[in-house]
Amino acid sequence: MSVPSGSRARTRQAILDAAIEVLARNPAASLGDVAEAADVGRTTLHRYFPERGDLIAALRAEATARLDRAGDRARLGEGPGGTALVRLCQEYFDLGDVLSLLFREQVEDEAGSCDEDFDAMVRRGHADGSIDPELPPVWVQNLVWSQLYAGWSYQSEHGASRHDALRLVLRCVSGAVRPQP
Amino acid sequence: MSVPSGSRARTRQAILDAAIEVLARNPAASLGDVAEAADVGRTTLHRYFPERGDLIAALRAEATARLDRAGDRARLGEGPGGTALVRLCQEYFDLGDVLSLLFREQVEDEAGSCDEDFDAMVRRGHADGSIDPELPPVWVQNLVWSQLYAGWSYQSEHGASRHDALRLVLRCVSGAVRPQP
DNA sequence: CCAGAACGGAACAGTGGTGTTCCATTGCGG
DNA sequence: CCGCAATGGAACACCACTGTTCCGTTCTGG
Repeated sequence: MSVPSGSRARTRQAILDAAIEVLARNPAASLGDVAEAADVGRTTLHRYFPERGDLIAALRAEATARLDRAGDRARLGEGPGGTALVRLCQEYFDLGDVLSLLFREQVEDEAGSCDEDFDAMVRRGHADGSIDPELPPVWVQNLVWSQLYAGWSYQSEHGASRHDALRLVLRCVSGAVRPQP
Repeated sequence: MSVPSGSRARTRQAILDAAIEVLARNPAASLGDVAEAADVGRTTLHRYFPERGDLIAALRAEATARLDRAGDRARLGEGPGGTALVRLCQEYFDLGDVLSLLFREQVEDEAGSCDEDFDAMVRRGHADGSIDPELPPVWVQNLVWSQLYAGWSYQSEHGASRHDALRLVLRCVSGAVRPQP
């Protein structure tokens, strides 16, 4: 069972990866497009994800899993709030397609309810003076997401390098949340 | 000709308004949905816009027209670059659905090629010290759009008042472009 | 009041995506 | 080498949207 599981898990992951890439660029892409991008027959895709909803559910799970791992790496609990926020942006930035996929699919799970750790981080920033107290945590979350999306599109549509895009994102995010004189 | 034109123009506008509202929330909405929102039979819609492409073309024209008017009202040529930028954000903010429609449809016409007046405004800001010289005009444009989208979604998804959303947008945009100490 | 414009509804064929079934082929472990 | 798992391709019915035609109804100006 574990032997075929190796093969099964591999193709399943290939389908998910392809789906992330394809659906990030065009949320209305057909399953045929996804299958083709995954180098897999449409039949095989249906074998793993019987309905379209099953695929996007798995996609959502995969995306939030990556998101959580990125959140862990950012160590939101350490250092000043503003510094932790910048670390989080760095980690999120590398999620690439996953980012815009979640952004376009309007994932309220993460963006709406505002993660607990994120909330605590922003409030800590309010207290230690590294984040403007007038900015609610939810707003900061919105801010981060839209900035990351801007950076992503700056990269993909204006041929900017990853380094430049990331630099601009971090600069503008930190500038936006910094308390005003 | 001008007499029926009164009725025709009115219906046409009603369809366009409804299309903006519906397609802003769901770019994949059917023409039936648009017609229903416009209180118009699907037949009538096809009478004004034979194909879907005709509708979105007219939509694009309508949107850019409103965008241009907003740009004129902002008087991009007056005052410091940073101040003019804030004025532009205020004007754009009130475009509401048009904004997110253009944002989601990836209108490169305006967002990509970077309007000439906008470009001049940013460069003036670079010179007069109100906009960080490290931020390219195209990036500032991306920044503005993503911030406005954030403000729009903050309004519609978190029940924030127009006033609060606008205030946060302006605060964060001006903070993001301000030269860093 | 009357003629023409504007409109709405029904019906139709065409299209593309979807989900399913069946069968042939490939690959890998026992 | 054999058998099972995994896959790919073809064919199929189904469905929603689209674009079109036709006809009856309503509105409006002359």
